[in-house]
Amino acid sequence: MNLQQLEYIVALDLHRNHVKAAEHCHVTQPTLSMMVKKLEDELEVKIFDRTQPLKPTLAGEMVIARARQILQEVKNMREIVKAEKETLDGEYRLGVIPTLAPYLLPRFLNDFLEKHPSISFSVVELQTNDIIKQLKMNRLDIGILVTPLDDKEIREVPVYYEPILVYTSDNLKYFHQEKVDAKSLTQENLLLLEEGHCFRGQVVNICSTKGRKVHHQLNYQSGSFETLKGMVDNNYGYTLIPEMAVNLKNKHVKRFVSPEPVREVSLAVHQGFVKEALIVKLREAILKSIPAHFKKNEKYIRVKWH
Amino acid sequence: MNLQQLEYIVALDLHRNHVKAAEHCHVTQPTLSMMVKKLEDELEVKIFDRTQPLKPTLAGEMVIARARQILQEVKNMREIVKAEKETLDGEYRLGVIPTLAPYLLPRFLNDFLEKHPSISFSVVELQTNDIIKQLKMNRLDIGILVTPLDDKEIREVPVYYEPILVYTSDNLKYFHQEKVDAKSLTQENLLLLEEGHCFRGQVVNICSTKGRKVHHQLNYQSGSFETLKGMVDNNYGYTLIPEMAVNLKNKHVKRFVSPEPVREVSLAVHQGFVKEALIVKLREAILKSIPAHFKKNEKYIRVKWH
DNA sequence: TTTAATTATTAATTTTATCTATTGAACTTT
DNA sequence: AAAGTTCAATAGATAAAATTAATAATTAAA
Repeated sequence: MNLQQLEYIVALDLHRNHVKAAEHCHVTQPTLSMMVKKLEDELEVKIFDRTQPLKPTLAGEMVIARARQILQEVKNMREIVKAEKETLDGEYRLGVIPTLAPYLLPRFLNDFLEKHPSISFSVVELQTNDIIKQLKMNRLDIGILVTPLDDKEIREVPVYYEPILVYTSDNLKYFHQEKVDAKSLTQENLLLLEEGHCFRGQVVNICSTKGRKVHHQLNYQSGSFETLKGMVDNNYGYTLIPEMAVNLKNKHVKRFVSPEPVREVSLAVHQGFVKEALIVKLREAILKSIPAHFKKNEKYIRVKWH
Repeated sequence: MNLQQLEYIVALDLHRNHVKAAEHCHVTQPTLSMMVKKLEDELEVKIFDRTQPLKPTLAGEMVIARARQILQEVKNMREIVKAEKETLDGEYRLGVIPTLAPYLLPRFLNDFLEKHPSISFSVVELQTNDIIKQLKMNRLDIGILVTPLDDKEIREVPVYYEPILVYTSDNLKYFHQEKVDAKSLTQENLLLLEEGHCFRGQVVNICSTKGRKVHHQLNYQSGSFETLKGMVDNNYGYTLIPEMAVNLKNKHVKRFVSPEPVREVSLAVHQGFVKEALIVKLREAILKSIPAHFKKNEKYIRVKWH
């Protein structure tokens, strides 16, 4: 038995004529005739009485009724899958890393929720590894974080590329350069975020003065860019900072020489996440809210963080 | 999508292992893997998360649940058909021709109904053509009559072959013969059932003295063998009569010389009739109730009646 | 790092559905 | 009755598909 045979008998019951039923199913009359007969052979029951006018047998009536129901359920299955992918309605749990949340969320979240009143978000600020864990445990639906993650269970949807800048005190050489060369960076005087932030990993990757261990006069690690900026503003050291976290008119801010290091900001979902439309809409909303030059660009170098 | 793919994902959900699921479905592992993937491609949704341990995705859970239901309904369909064929329970409308009813029914009907308390019959005595009509209109379920009918809508299930005998008055030559030769029969002195009985047709076929029209001194047509026998017993003419309608010890009864003419007694149902078991059981009950020599025999000649 | 277990890939094979063309059977119309 | 018409069945050829065996690539476990 197969689903086509069921379609054939339903069509044949509808049209009571092999030729018309075959047309209905977009096959030729012999195909339909043979498949109907094959089903009858398998069930060992005549479904149709071939004398004119053609009509189902008593047993056939029952078989056809079941066939209708089965086909309906197949249809339902397809529609459920489709709806699950297309519909946006629902409550979603969003995890955002701390180095993105305060700068990115205000840019698009209100607009987005106003535009889609049937959607609601509950947002939590978590570090990357925690977001990944929670996504896998299905305690989060979507993450906004920095990729690549290299985790097969997690699907990454890149959204934008945010340049990483130097934020330097005015008593360092960088302050007097128009653009900074990554190779010239030293670990000396470098202020870092505390352990756990992926951005810290990126900074370390950019400033890797391989092997050469440096003793710092001050080892200060902060949980936020704002603290680090305050340190720098008060005449100590430099730090790296993503573009959205600073005011570009600030004289302490220096761009890197091309190719600029960037962080790839992505949406992350579990592989089983099916609401494709939500991902697409969310991505569009974010893209519309950020500076135009954040889009993918071959002059950028994506910096890994692990 | 096809039913096997649904079976594959249900088995895979059950075993959470491609190899075991494949064994369960009696196919090889690559077959199952590929078919599952094919279904995923068609639905455009990942059904399983292949990281270990293997488990369904959220959307997959829904798809699998539907698949289970669909397969269950397919099973139901098969079982309904089977039950419809196998189950005997029910009320059946039986049509029996008048030349069989009084001799055959008493032989098996009571026993049969006692043996199958869940079956009930309502019996009506009708001539062949009426039984056929009623079967076609679904106003009768089963007929017991003489075949062949040559009607495609009606399915004939031959049961037994009943010899046709001569019943002669003692003033005719036949009375003095041990066995009668059909070729020696004349239409003269022949007593017939009235028009409409199929047995009349058989008698005419046996006694066809082609073309030679005979004027009868008496043209007497009766509705029952009992009346005809009474006529013969009172010294007038002869008639033909089925074996079950006479006492073989009666000296007026003569067998034909071999090959004996017989009437084929059959069950008749509409082609759509599905209760196969009922037909089988009914046939067995009848066969057990009749003389052993009524079974099919190459020494018999089946006499048509139309 | 090996080993074992699990899933994916490939190429060949078999099975199946499907098509075209034709035949056969049952009605209609002439 | 003969010819035409409609309808379903049959046969042979073709294309599509599922399936397999063999093997590779992963992943987990020891």
